Amino acid sequence: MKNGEVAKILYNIADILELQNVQWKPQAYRKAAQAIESLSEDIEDIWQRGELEEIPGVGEHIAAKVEEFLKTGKLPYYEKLKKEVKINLEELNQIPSLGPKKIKLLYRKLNVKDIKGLEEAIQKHNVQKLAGFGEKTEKTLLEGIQFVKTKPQRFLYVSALPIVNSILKTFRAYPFIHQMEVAGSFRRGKETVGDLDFLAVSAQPEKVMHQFTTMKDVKEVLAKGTTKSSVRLSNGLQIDLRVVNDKEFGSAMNYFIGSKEHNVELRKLALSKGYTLSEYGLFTVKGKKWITGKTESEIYQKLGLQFIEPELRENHGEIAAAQKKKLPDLISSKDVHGIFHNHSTWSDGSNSLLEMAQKAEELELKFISFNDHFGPVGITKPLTEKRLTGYLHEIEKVRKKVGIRVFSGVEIDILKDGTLPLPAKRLKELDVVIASVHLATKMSAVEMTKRVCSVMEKYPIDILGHPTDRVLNERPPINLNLDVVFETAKKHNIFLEINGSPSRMDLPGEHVKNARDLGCQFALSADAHAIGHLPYYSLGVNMARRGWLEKKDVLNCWTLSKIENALKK
DNA sequence: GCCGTTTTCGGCCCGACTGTTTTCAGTCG
Repeated sequence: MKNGEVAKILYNIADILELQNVQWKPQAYRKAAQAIESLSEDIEDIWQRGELEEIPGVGEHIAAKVEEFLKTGKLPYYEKLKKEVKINLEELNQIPSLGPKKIKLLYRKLNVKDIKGLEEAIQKHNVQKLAGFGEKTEKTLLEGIQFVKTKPQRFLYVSALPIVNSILKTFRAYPFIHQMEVAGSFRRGKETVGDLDFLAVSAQPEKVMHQFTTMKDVKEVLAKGTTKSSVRLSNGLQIDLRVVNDKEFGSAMNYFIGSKEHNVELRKLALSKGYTLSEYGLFTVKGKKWITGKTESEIYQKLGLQFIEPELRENHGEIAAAQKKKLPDLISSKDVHGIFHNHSTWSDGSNSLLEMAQKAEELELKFISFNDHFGPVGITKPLTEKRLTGYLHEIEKVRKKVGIRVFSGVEIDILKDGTLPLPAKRLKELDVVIASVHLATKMSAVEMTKRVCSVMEKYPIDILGHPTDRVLNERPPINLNLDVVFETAKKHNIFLEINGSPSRMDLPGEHVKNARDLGCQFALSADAHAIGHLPYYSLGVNMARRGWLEKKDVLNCWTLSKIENALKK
């Protein structure tokens, strides 16, 4: 799977061309890179079929370059460009406030090629002598270097959540604020956020800006204007706030929620209909007459579109679907009747089976499924064939003590050789079998795909657990040909897990959508190891929504009898 | 370099903030 590699090269080409003041090409390369990055299919397969130019944004010339790279593993055009610039662009581009124009000037005048060179030039105070630069720019760049060196990783959705709630609560209580909302990638339900974006309606913007930039956890004020400010909290999280008037709130929300790619498409669509769209509203191109902007719904309606939920706004076909009134009726947390994949003290959980089941009942769920570890996973006390009887006996006792359905099951290791450590016959005694990869994760895509698919073909399993095995900010996904895995899962009626554990969030939304397009079905889980983890299934709902899922696609939303039927081996 | 209910040529989203400027370029989202 070379999609990522190809996309990265195209992005780098775009950056170099931008540095060379080439017009328009950079955005063409970027658009193609973006499209290739979000493909569900292996680009090599598309190339084999001769369909590279079918990818939106990929035309004759980029297709030829992609083909050359796939065929030979090299791209002389890219090598030539790299030689021309002699600059470590990837490194310098990370520094905030440093773009192509400044990088070019720094190279021309001071021979700065990388962060080290920039640091030296700053220490000699040569940077502030350049035209267009000054003392402050030099200081900002030095701080930027420090920031890159100690760069915090992306923030998990759950760690941003309490900050969002606290800010909303505080600001909504101020009498001079009429409305306050969170936008950005957080609003789109992404698994991680780079920063947080807020939007407020107020007749006294200066007061809002003052309160915002002096919040108690602010470590640094990055920008402060009359209507827009940015701060960084002591934990490194950047927060932006913009104040708008009531009439602009919808258009401003739309702009701030993004994604940028969605906004660009929406603005193009507006232009094609004789309107221009900005954060201030929808206007006619001729005469700049205000049409609407108070609510997002009005804007979408005026553009001839169904309302598009924030989670769908990734420019992955939602605008075309909204034009045809074919958007999905997305699931929500209240549609979820129960949770799969929960651990207890029988393996590495910290609460008993009974405590977990009682908590689920308290959360007004209708079922819980226990799936303690079975197999050589790296924990001290996994289930074994010997202990399985006692475990099932204990589950039977719990069933008599709670008023919800309790499913028995295991999370069993997919072994290196594509088998499971328990024969199919014994698996059939369990209600829910989840098979997951935990060990021997460094394999080629071919081997790993074979390993996972072989288990799906040979054993009576119900759910494929955390399919990519990624851990956010810690571990990349395993090598896997996902399309093949999805096809196999579909063929054998195996549900794909959407694991809501905050640092897993696996499958991610974009893959969920690809699998859904292939006809797969899904099971939401919390991967709870304690009673406090049970609510994590709602994070899985975010991913399900980002993957365009409806109730019919998600096992947890079905009636109990339908679920039991689907789990029969 | 890509693309087409204006177009096979001539467009390509839009505006705020900062720092350096005496009116604007660069960067960012």
